[in-house]
Amino acid sequence: MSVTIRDVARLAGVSVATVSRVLNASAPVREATRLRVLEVARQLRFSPNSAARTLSRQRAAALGVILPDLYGEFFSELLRGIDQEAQRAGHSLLVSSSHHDSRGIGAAVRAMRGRVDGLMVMAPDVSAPQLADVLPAGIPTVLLNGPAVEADVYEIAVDNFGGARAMTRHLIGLGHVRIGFIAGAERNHEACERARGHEAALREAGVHPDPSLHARGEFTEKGGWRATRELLALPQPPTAIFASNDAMAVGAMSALREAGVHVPSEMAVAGFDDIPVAPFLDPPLTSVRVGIAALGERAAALLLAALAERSPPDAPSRRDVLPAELVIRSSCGVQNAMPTSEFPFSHHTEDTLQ
Amino acid sequence: MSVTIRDVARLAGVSVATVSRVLNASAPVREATRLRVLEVARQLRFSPNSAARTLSRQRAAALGVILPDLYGEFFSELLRGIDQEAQRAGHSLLVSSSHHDSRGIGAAVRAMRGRVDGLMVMAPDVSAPQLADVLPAGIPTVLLNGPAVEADVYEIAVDNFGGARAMTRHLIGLGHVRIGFIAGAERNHEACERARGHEAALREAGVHPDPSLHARGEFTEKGGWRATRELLALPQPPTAIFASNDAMAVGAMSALREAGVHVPSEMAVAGFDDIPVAPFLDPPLTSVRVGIAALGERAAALLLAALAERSPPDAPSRRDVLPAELVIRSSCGVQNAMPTSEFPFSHHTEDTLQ
DNA sequence: TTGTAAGCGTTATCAG
DNA sequence: CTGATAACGCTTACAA
Repeated sequence: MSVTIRDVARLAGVSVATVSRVLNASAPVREATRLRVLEVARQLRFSPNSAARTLSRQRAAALGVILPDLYGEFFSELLRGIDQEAQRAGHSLLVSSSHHDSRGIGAAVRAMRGRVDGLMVMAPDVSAPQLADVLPAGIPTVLLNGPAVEADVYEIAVDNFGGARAMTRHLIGLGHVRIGFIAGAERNHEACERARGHEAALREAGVHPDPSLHARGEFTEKGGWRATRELLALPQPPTAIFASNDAMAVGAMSALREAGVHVPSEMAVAGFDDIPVAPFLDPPLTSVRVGIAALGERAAALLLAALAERSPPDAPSRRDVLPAELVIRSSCGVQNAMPTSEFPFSHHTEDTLQ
Repeated sequence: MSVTIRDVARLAGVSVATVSRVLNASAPVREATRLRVLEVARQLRFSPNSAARTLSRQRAAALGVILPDLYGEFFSELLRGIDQEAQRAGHSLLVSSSHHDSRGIGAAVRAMRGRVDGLMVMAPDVSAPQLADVLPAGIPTVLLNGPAVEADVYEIAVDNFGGARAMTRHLIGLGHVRIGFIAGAERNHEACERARGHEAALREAGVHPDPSLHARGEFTEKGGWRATRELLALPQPPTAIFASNDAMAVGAMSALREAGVHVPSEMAVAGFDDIPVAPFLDPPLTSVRVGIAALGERAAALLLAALAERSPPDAPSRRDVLPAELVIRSSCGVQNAMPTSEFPFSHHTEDTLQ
């Protein structure tokens, strides 16, 4: 097999304990010995076996991430934020995606048992009780954008309700009354929250929700495209479309273009998430910014803090809601279409690229 | 601590060996005993500690992925493919990104030592000798889209040269002579290959490459935007822009729109990668498809195969090049702009979503 | 069919 | 300052 600490010890003429002390700076070692050990370790290209270290230390220095999917910019951004924070703390990342049901999540959780110190789980399609059932007991867990769970976990979520309500208010303020809404998957918690927010805004404005304006798009471009065709086929089509995520908005704009419906003059379009490509679409997409990468960073930071305390969360369950802010671009007709000589997009500046 | 195999053994009144045999079905156990053990394990919600199992079995059932970045759809797609294949084989995924130099890669590699059975490394910014220096010796490794390395590793790459050449040929065939080329980062291997392909096509067509038409965009939207502004400011601007990845093409189209230059009638635009959002841009982006997710799947499959053989790769170094095919949409003026009633995009159909 | 015990590679405790 | 040695939790001969 590979080179172990014993090999280093033997060649350096010391015990494994001393090698360990040198490598971890965990206790004083005579300088001459130290240098000799270091030199041998370097020559042998020794690096400690993490599994053994994990077992011995009883901590893995790794975080687990369980996601429903990995398609599209949303998850990529989320993961980017998580990775950034984890790396800062010297933690590795174990990633597992494509888990839509509680069985799959349970399997992923078990596979991670012993290799991670904490868990971040995103499971918008799973109900709270089901989720609580498969979540592990002993290990700190952060739930992302999920339903409120009766368990000893942290929760971080975006203000889906508030964001959607703000967007619909915005559209109403622009004079739209017949607003087509493209919802996400039926059992998806985030999808439900966004739909609730939309309806709340309608009601507050005294607009009676028209069920025929409520389409469903599964959060994919394709779904948004299909839903938009349905809305266009209506006897009385809407004057605006609020797609409850950007991927569906992209699909919607694509369908509108094919149908020869101009955006925004003939149809306003809005999205949700503000994915990095949103400002580059034509027209630039009005959306709700949720700070995806920041959400990931925040979740990781919270988990790491919980880990550092070496104790369960203070409160039995703590829920943290990040604000969602409107980003007005020109896809709804409110435009400042002046060409700029500065790069006009705040999203991915060079410093965030690090 | 958590519940261990000893707890199960004690409560079931058997030895740990028997519990292990039951849980792994690794040897026959009397049915009654088996059921008892299973029942106890279920009640205790026991799941084996992976670190211990890894140490004992000398295999982790996990794959490591080291990436330069996680920004944009490219990596997301790649990871999706890798994850899919790894999951199929019951392997976990350890992911680490933001590694642009060999030092960072070395650190990531060391952190993974002992927790993964194989490694997939993408390091387009790092030179071959540097890379060879930090790559681990004992463990099967697949190099993605990197320079050819003198080491015992597999390599998978996309035909960057051929794809770029094909695209430039296409543009020349459309009558363009002054083609602006937006390159990636200077030391990036993929960027260089694409630039080489572009220049080869020019030369083959008898067009002398004009250095002023060669801009640089760092593979980001922002970079593409900037580079396009430079090209537009030229005394004699190009009639077509070939951005060597889609993100830069997106930035380019954005800059053109602001400058009031219509695509494709006044300027043809082409990209490279064919990211999922490409067909949804306005106009839909002509690009070079590299099958990103397939690339990931292929890499993972190759690694898993090498692992299964429990022996080093057959050949000392095997290099595998995936084809890159032209995807003609309307951003270069060749359009079939007929509205379809079928969803016109092949990229993310429901079955790939699983 | 079952139990005992020797690893797996580290870390950490306890003597020297 | 250094060396034995006992964990850590699991698998796997080897015996019984």
